[in-house]
Amino acid sequence: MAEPAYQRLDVDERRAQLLELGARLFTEHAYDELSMAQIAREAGISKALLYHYFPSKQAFFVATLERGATELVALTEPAADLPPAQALDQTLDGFLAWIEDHRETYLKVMRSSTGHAEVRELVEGVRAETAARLLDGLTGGEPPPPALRAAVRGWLWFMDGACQDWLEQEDLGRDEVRGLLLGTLAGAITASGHAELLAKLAE
Amino acid sequence: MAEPAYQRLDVDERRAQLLELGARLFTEHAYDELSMAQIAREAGISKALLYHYFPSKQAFFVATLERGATELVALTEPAADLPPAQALDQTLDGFLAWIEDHRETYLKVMRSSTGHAEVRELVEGVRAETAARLLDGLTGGEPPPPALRAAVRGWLWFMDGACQDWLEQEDLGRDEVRGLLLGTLAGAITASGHAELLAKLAE
DNA sequence: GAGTCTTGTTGACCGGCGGTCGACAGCGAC
DNA sequence: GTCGCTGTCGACCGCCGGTCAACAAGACTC
Repeated sequence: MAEPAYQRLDVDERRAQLLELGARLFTEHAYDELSMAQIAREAGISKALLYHYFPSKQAFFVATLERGATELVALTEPAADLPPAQALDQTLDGFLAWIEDHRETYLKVMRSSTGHAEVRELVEGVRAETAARLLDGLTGGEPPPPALRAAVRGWLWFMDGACQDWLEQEDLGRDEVRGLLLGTLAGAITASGHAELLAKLAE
Repeated sequence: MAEPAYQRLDVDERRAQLLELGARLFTEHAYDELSMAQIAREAGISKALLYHYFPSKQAFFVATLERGATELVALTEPAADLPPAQALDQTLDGFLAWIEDHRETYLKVMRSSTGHAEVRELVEGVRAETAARLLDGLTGGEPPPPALRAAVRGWLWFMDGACQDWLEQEDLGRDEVRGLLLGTLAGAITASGHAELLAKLAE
């Protein structure tokens, strides 16, 4: 006989398994389409165990995204003290590369039919951090003028819009997208009335 | 005695009352924070009656947004056969005016659009229609080159990002935002490698 | 005013959801 | 072998979105 009724796993192993499964399921189905019971069944465990590892469905969902988010933030974090132009280059390269490697995840997050505040805050958080970095590089730490701030924030939205088009239509090269993004940033800064700052991005 | 157990209302009246209440509640609380039972209680009716008027919670939610959406689409629809430059002017003016008048609704939609497929489709629908109109004006009906299409689609995102910044920070004038939007569109078109089309927007 | 018809309205009900809890069982220590 | 730690489970809870047959408000007849 023997045949244990269930397989006992190490905490970290189990956690990792659940996160991986969750990441897969949540890119295949919308948040509301998945119940915790389904997820547990899929993982071959009981619902209670799933709740033993994650305090709520939301928390579980966010946790499945967090690895990607921290990875993305790390990838777009430029080496310290680089001049603004190179820092921007690095950030953009990191961003586009990550997106190309995680097409489905990126699109899913952008469209997330799951929507709860947490995801929005995650996305907005990344945008806010990137904007702060960019503005810092442009103004040298001074608080930015309103129009410039709006231009940069808008540009970060532009980035997501253009990237979605890129991934969905598949008729543009990464370099073209890069050029479009950089050129539009220059255009937005100019339109905000601070063309003099462009010199910093051309260094 | 007498005192009827409930007040009987005309269908249209009841429907209008529910839509108005829903619009108010949904701008005050998040979708998931409201249950249909709560909404019904608030309206002084039974949950079943709410379901008699709207087939589902999602449908009710979308219906509360739809009046605003159709209003917005109508407001941004330029008079037929206007030259591209003036059509764009009209669209932009209509858009910014509506946003200023419906601050809370706009922010609510932008923030929940990540959340529910229906809302996202509503927003994406408006964007797609606007993009098509804009591209039509630029290319004269020809299918747009990929880079230009991506630039326009990205710009529509830029618009929403910049508008959110505008509404949240309240330190910019509407004309400044208008200038930022127009200038950035020019920058994006230039960056897409189709600067020659700018002439059409300067007429 | 009694009867009747239409239809706006309701209370009771359902399956399933997210979430909880006490008890069970796999396994290393001794 | 048995004991203790803890990973694991089945059973349960309150509430949610959604359904349904039946009731009653009020206009219309005679």
